[in-house]
Amino acid sequence: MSQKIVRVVLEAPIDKSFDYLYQPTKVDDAIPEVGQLVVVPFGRRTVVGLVVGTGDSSDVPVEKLKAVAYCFHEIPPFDKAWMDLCRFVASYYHRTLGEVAINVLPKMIRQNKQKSIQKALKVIDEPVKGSEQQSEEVPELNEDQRRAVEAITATEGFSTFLLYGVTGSGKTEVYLRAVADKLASSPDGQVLLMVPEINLTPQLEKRIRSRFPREHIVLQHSGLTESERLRDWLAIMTGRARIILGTRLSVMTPAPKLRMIVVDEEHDPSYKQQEGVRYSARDLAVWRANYLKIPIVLGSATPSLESWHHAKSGRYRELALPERARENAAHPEITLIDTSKDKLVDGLSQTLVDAIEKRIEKGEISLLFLNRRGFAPVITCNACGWMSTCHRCSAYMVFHKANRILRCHHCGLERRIPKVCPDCGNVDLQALGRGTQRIEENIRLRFPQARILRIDADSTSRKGSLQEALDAIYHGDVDIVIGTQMIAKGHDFQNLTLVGVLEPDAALFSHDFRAGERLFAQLMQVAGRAGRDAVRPGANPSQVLIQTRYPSHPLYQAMRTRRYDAYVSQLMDERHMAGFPPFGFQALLMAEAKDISKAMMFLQQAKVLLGRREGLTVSDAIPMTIMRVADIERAQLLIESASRPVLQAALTEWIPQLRNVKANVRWTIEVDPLSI
DNA sequence: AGCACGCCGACT
DNA sequence: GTCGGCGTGCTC
Repeated sequence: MSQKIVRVVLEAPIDKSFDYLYQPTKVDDAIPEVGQLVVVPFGRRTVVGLVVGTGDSSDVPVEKLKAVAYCFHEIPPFDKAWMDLCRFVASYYHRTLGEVAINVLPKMIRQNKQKSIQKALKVIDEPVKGSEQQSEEVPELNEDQRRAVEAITATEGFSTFLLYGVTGSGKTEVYLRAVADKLASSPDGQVLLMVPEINLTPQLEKRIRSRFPREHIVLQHSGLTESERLRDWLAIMTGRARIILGTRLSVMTPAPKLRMIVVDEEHDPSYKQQEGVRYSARDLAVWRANYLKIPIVLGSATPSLESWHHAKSGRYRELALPERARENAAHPEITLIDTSKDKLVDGLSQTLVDAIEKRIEKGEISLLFLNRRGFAPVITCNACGWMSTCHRCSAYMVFHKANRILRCHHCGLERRIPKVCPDCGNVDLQALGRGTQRIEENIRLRFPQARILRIDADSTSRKGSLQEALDAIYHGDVDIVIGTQMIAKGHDFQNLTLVGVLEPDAALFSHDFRAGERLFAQLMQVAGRAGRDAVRPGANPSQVLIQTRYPSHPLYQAMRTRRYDAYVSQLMDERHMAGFPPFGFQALLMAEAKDISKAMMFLQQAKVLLGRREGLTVSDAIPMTIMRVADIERAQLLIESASRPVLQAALTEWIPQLRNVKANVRWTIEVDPLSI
C-alpha cells in the first residue's frame, strides 16, 4: 500500500482539513510533508492548499477521495514556527488556518504560476552582487544611543524594547547597529525591519544598502511587482536573504533563521491590516519574537498607549533617546494660534497668513497640513465649547445626517439634536470639522502669485507622482504645499521653514477614542518636516503654527512643550475609566446587507446567541453611516471585556453559532479594532 | 469562499 | 413556455 493520505487546508472559511490521496508519479517524488504546498482539486476548481498532516488512512470513504494534483517539491516545506504563527493568527483573529496561511502567500504561488516560480528560484540561486565598500560613513553614537545599542545586543532570548525618542534622536542608527551586531554574531541569521509605508521612506532602504553592501537585502511590500515579491519571498524562505525590509505584510514571511525584529514607528495605524485577515503586524511581531525567543525593538517618538502601558508595567524595556543626535539639529518652534481671538476667515488666521507671506518673500516653503481624515462630525457650541457627549459612556455622540440624530458609536444610544446649547442656550450649534474643502480655494485666492502644490491620495495616485512632488519641494519649485497625512512621513526639507496646521480640533472630540493619540503622533511628525538643520547662516529657526479653538487643551500644551508623557498620562486615565484599550479589549461584529434592517436583525440575533456573560459587555446593534460601496449598509456590535481570555473564549464559542445563522448578510469579526 | 442546484417572477 | 433572481448546501 504505497498510497498515502495527506490532510490539506484551503483558503476557505471552513474550519477543517480535507483528505487527499497522493501517488508518487516519478521515482524521486517524495511523499509531501507537513508544511508543504500542494495543488488539489476542490469541487469544480483547482486550488492551492497547505499540508497539515499525513497518514495511511482517512475517515472519509476512499471512493470520495481525490488525488493531489501537484506538490511544490521545489519549495521547501514551511517550518513549525511559521505554521504555529499561522495557527495563532487563525485562532486569535478567528479565521481558519487555510484562510490565514494561503492568504499571506505571494499571488504567484496562490495562483500556481509554475513558470514564474521556476524562474524566481533560478534567480535567487545566483550570488548577490553587492557593491564593494561601505559608502555611508558610520556616525558616532551619543551616550543614550550607545546605552540602547548595548542593552539590545547584550540580550539573549526574547525581550521587547521600546525605543522612545523624537524625530532626529537617532533611532535608525540604533536599529542599524543592533542589526549589524546580530548579523555578525549569527552568520546565517536573518533580521526583519518593519516600517509603516515603505514608499514614503526610500532613504531608509538606501541607508541600509550602503551600510550593509555585502548582505542580501530584500523588500516585502505591496508596491513590488508580483515577480519581485515572489523572488524576494523565496530568498527569505530559503534563508538566503539576510535583511528583510518590509511593511505590515512582511510580518508573515516564513523566515527560517529569524534572529531579531525591528518595528519602526510602532504606533503607526498602517500596521493594522484593514482587509482580509485584520491582524496587527506590530502585535504579531511581538508574538513571533516571543515564540522564537529573539529580541524585538519597537521604535517611536509617540508610542501607542498599548506599548507605553507595557513599558511602564515592566513587560517591555524602555530605552529613551531624549536628545537630538546631531547637535546642530534644532527643534522647530511650536506656536498655538487661538482662533477664538485670531478669527479664522475661510479657515485661515491672520497670523498664519502673515507668516506664509513672509516665507514667500524669503523664498522659503510653507507646508499647510490638513487633517481631512473622515471624522464623523460631533456637534459643538461655538459660544461655550459644549460638545455632544453621550451621558451613558462619556464618548462623543456623532451626527447622523440621514435621519438627523446623534448616535453614540460606543453603546448605541440615540438622541435628538438639541435646538439650543444645553449649557448656555446658544442657538448656533455646528458640526465640527467642516469646511476644509474651501481652504484650498481660499489659499489660492489669497496668494494668487504663489506656486501651490497639493499632495494627497488623489493627486499622487499615479506611480512616481509623489516622488515628483517631493522633488519639487526639494528643489524649491513651490511656495506653498497643501497636504494631508501623506506628507507627514518621510523626508525633511531644508528650505521648508513653516508648517501650518489648519484644522486639528475635530480629532480632539472624535467619537474615535484613539483620535487624540493619533493626532499627537501626526502633529509631531508633521512638525518634523520643517527643516531640521535650522542652523544655517542667518536663518531663523523653523516654525510650526497650530490653529486651534482650544489652545489650553492638554494635547496642544503637551505639543508645545514636547512632553508626550504628560499627555499620555491623561489619556491613560481616560482610557482606564472607560475601560478602553490598553485596559480593556474589544471585538467588533460587523454586518453588511443591502437593507440595513437585515443587518440589524442579524446583529440582534447574534447578541441573543451570545447571551449574558460574566465580565463581558455587549453594545446594542449600531447602524453605521460610513458606507463603503453604494447599496451596501453596515451595522456593528461592540463586544468588550477587561480580560482578553474572557473575550476570546466568548468569541470562540460564539462564531460557530453565527455561521449557522441564515440571515443572508455578510459579516466579519474584527479583534482589537483600531476604531469603533 | 466558490460553485451548482433549485424553485418562483418578467420576457422573447 | 424559458431566463435569471438569490436562498441553501457541499466541497476530500
